[in-house]
Amino acid sequence: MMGSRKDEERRVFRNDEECPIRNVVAQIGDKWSILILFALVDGPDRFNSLKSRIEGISQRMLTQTLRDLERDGFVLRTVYAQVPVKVEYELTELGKGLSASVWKLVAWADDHHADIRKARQRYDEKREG
Amino acid sequence: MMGSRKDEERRVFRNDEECPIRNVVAQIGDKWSILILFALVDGPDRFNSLKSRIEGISQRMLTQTLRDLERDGFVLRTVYAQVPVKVEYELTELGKGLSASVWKLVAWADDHHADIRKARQRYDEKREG
DNA sequence: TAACCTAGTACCTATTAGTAACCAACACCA
DNA sequence: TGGTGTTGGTTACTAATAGGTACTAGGTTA
Repeated sequence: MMGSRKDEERRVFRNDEECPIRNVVAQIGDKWSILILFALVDGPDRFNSLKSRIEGISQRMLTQTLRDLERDGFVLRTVYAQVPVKVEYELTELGKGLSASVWKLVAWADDHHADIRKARQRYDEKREG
Repeated sequence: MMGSRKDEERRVFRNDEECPIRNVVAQIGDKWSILILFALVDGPDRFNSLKSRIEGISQRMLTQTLRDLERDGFVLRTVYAQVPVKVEYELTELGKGLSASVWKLVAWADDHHADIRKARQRYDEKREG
């Protein structure tokens, strides 16, 4: 006989570049990308302002993550030839779309934060006891 | 005078455990969590079946990520006292909610995959040329 | 007893992120 | 005219952590 119906319903997640899930995780699954995107939802902002608004981020990681977001087309970088030089970052249309989409996820997570904490507590207590 | 209105509109993202954004990134921003969640959307599944459906995952990471998902209350682990022992993993209601929420993000990313690739190409060409 | 399930772990390496120093252009100040 | 500050970085080194390889361990089947 062939495999049961249940087996056939199960998807296989291939290990290639076309997998949309692996792509989205690779692009924004790092520690800082989403925070930067959300900071820019409030409007264009400069490097050092972002640095102070996103607590704990180092200069190195801010530079690097902004570059990656720019490369993927989520963020636009504009240099103003003033003294001292001003560099402004803002969301592109693509970046706005991504932010809106991620926002729903964060909103869900925020709504269910208490449940997650409760689950953790239960799990940890079971392991200790 | 006080800071301009624009400054006041800008959120600050604090570096604490209460930040919902940092929480969601920490919980499912790793390489495998989302893939496992989506695999379980198709219904309960066993360890080795998951292992073969999620291409490229190692035994170690599957064990570890399932543990974390169980701890957070997204996945329920059930041991069947058979021989050989069977262990089934399935989504909890919380896990189903999270999966649905993440799914919208992945769908968006899939829709805009081409735009992102184009942006990357432009960026890389500009840097080379 | 070999071969093959099951789930899980010990160990080590590869990647990622953080720290801190430095670059560069110019202003301001004494 | 040289020190200090402000802008937005880069580079080199180090710490943390994520992830892969190879193994353990119990049991079935041939």
